[in-house]
Amino acid sequence: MPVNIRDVARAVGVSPSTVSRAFGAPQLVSEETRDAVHRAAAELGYRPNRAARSLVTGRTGNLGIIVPDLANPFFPSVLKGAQARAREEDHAIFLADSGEDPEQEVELIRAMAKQVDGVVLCSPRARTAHLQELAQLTELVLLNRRYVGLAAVLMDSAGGMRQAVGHLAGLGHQRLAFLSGPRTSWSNTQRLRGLAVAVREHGVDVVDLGPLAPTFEAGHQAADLALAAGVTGLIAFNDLMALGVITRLNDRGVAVPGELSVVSFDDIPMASMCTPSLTSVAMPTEVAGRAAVDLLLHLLSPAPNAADTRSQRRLPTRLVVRGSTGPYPTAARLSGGHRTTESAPEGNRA
Amino acid sequence: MPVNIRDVARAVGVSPSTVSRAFGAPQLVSEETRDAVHRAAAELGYRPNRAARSLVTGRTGNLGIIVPDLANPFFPSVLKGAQARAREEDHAIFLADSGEDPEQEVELIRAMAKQVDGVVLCSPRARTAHLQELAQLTELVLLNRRYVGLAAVLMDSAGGMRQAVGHLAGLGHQRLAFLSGPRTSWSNTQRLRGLAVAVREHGVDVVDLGPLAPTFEAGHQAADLALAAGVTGLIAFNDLMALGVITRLNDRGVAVPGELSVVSFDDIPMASMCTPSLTSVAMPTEVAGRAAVDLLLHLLSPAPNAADTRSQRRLPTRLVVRGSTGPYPTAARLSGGHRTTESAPEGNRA
DNA sequence: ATGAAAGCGCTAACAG
DNA sequence: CTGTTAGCGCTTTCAT
Repeated sequence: MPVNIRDVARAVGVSPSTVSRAFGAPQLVSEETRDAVHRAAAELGYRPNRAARSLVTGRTGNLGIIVPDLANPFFPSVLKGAQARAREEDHAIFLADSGEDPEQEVELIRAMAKQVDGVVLCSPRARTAHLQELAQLTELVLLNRRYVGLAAVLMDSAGGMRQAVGHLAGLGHQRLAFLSGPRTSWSNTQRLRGLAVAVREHGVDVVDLGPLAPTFEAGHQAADLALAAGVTGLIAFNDLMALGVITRLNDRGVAVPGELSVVSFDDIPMASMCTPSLTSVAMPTEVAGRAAVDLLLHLLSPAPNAADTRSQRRLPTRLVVRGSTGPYPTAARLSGGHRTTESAPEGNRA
Repeated sequence: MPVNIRDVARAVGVSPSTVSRAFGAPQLVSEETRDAVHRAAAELGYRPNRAARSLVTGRTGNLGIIVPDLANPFFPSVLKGAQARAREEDHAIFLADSGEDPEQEVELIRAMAKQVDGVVLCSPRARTAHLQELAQLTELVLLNRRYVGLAAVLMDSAGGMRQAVGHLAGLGHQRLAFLSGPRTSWSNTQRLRGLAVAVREHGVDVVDLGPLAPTFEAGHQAADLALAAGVTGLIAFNDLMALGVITRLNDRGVAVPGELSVVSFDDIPMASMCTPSLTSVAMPTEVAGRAAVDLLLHLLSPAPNAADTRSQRRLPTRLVVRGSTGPYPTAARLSGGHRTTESAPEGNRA
């Protein structure tokens, strides 16, 4: 049942080389033999064995992608883009979940290095020394982290942060809280960087309530801190945290938006479904996935036009404002921590 | 830099065969040479080339997994489980997204067949004839679909449906709506089957408002249909639809639960974050992923204890009831379609 | 316990 | 344009 190149060669009455060429370099074969080969191959259900091919060509046609946690909706989205782009170029994807463990990241890449042409490493938690080592093993593209000399696809968190602060400031908020994420996260650092700039630009006050885990639960707890801090605007590290915050605020009867305006990062689809009025800084996750694979493929190819092969790509983010943005900041009276006049989700009709 | 088996052999002063055995069949090598080999291998950073190995052994150590759509939160969760189990057994995962396209499912499996030992096909959309053909190409395990003669991991949707109906009936609801999913979905068929049984068991009325796409938008639209149908309880094909329904109902000022009770399927984490009171039938997605890989590995192994190798595994579902289940059915007054006395998320004070 | 030889399926010179 | 030869890195008889 397993049909190989010789079976096809025999069927057509040519040598294996010819069959090989008919697939890999059609222009080197006369049209009629080529057709005959293809026909016979289709007949027999023959497909070149890529593992065998890789043995001699040194190229596998596979790409690896490593994510810290598939349960974080951010990554499946990146994955979707990466996978799509890879398929367009007829490459397969090796997937691994590092479970947020830096050691695993290293081990996983070591393990798959021989089976892939390159790896996209998403939001790496590994230490820089390791990153460098890994880059020796295989072509490497970082997603969501920058490191000198390594190719990377970045999203403009800092810019997004400035938009977020600008938006809140424009609404009249003077006192904001930021719920920062994991300290080891590069993108968190970027958000903080943007925050520092924005604070100067807009002359607002900001208190950092983090670092916190990028989870619903952490947001839930942080809501109380924010209330106690007496802020009127809040920016969360990601949607999950924002959802936690909003849920908690609802429970405490605090109107959102109204008494407190919340802006988050990522803008994963489910988040806006849950909270249709959620304003957030959209991260182009799927595009980033595509871009990362694209970059990887560029690095692997002979690179004809070497000029445009910049090995770093920075993607823009954009603020998505949904629903009503709430009345205006009503500061002070908050810290009591009880509900006020509910500003119901929508107006009424009929 | 690429170090192969001969480099190690040379370094230790033995033949390649010995090195090979030191890794693949340690008991055939004297303890001292084995250690020497391992030490040298570690030193040089040698790792057996699995592609080369597969060429001669016929086993790749890779598994494939195909999902219809990574953007559907159901699948990353399955993936997470599958990936984890595969790694435990030192296998790598090939991932592909078929984009809900049956043709792609077939093509993707054909393409990866040679590079994997087996494939987990999630919620296949392909026609049965194709499934059979695919099973010839590689060891195949179906997830969320049953087909004679093929190994499968199933989740008890029918049982879940009976629990859901039982729950609503217990609350006093007599008239229910089901928002059914894609007609080609096996699990939707199962839900319908369970529904038929439950209707008899509990003597309730049910109207099927589907088939609908398993999306937020479809649920959003279906909410109006449900209201028009004058039901007091509603069961959605999945969480996404339920969220759509609830959002729409909120917009129309219909209290949930209260005027309308909603139960959904899947119970993906984000859904309950969004709507903390959501009651739903939890699908053991991650467990299913593990189980599928497990089954695959069983089928591939020499199978010492052939007795327990049942090639079909059916996983239980369970109803997760959250928050208050609402007062009691208040039927009739609904169909007007405007808001009623708002039962705001919470009471008020101050 | 170890080595020599053959070959997995394929491609890449090198002839012709 | 096509066939012949060699060998990618590894495992596996078959000897020893």
